[in-house]
Amino acid sequence: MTTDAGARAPKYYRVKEQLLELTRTLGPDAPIPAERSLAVALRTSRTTVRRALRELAGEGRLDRVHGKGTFVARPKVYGTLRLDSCAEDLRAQGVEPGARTLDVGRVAADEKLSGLLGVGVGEPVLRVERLLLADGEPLAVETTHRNPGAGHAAEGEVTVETTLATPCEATLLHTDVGQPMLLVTRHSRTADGEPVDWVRSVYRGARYRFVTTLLRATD
Amino acid sequence: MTTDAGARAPKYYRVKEQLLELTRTLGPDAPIPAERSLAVALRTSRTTVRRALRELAGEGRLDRVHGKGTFVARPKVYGTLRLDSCAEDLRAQGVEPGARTLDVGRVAADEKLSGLLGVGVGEPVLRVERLLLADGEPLAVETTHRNPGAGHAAEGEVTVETTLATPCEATLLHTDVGQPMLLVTRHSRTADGEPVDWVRSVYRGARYRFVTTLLRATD
DNA sequence: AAGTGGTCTAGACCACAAT
DNA sequence: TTGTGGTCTAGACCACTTT
Repeated sequence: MTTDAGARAPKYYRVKEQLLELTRTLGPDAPIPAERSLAVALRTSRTTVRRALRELAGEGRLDRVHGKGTFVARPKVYGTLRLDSCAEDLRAQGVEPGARTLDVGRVAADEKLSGLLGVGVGEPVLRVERLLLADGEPLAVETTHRNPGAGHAAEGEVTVETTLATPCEATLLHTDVGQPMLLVTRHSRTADGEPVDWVRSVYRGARYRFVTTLLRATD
Repeated sequence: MTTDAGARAPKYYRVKEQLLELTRTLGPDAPIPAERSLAVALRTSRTTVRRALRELAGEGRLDRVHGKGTFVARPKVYGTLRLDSCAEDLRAQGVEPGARTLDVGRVAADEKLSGLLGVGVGEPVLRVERLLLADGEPLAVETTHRNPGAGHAAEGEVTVETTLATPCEATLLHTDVGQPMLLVTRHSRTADGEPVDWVRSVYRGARYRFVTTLLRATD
């Protein structure tokens, strides 16, 4: 199912496969020809070339830099799903983790936060917004809302789904609007079941994958 | 970070927000106006409308049906990350699970499968390809390669990342080429560490989210 | 100034579904 | 046949980077 066997592929998809083959012959960070050159060379329109390039960037095979060019991307990094940070995971891959705090403050809980954190509507909630980095490159935007009176987190429910980059996220993450992202939300509680925090993280899908180990529940 | 505050939004993105607002006023399965009508009404080109519609479909807000029209989508379903099936999860959401076997057979292990399953190159490996359904709608394509001599799986390493639908996957899953998908791979072992199977599943990102519960490892 | 990627347009033509 | 979404084109113009 990884190939297009059995389905008629649109022209842009064949272009995409040709370009993917090109990236395999080149190393990471190698530049590939300009869009207008590719359109001529592949006897197609720039629009068609661009659709192929955009998808390859969305899959983490190419990096596109406005004004500079398009380059072969480095492989994805991964992180283990857990409650604490994933910094050690990155180091184990030879990638230097980092973080930049974008905003810290208190906000009044709206109805949604009130329900998630177990505080009254209008009560103050701690809000922290951070940019997570891998080798200095933006990896994710993480927004935490924390109940200021809660204890330490002992367990958490995590959801993972796809989303598309908003203009704001695209700017922060150095990617394009509409590129696929991994949206991870985590709702943590103390051992007593008291809500601690609610974290919403948007990871660049082209750069990140999650890993977790499962045990069979029933045997 | 869910809004476009702070970043200049392209025109198609404002169109997208207007259409999203429209879906909120309508119920699931309600039809929305045709692309050409929207282009006139919103004083833009059909291309711009289509980019907005495509992203909304990728986010699971709209369903587009070739020749029929565009409709408000139903909410995503979710599944728990675990080694056995997710059928009970779906039933708990009032969704009827199903599966259709696409292909069953034996293939000779290539180098990759040999390494993953611990069998010699050229040795036979069981291959099963299935289409997972939710309320009769395609939800995922699942390909399993199994070591025929292995015992029961006791643990598994799971990775979750984004990918884009290939023409073949798009056909099977009733979606469009290039739409964002959740790629889940699972490598299972017995309690003794013997490889059992390797499963590659492509879930429609617009229809599915994963849920898992974590415990803090160190306290 | 020149070259790159990013957005947007207006239109042609195709494929599919309903009438 | 008509209306829908799907693909593709050729070109204009903008934004960013480098020279």
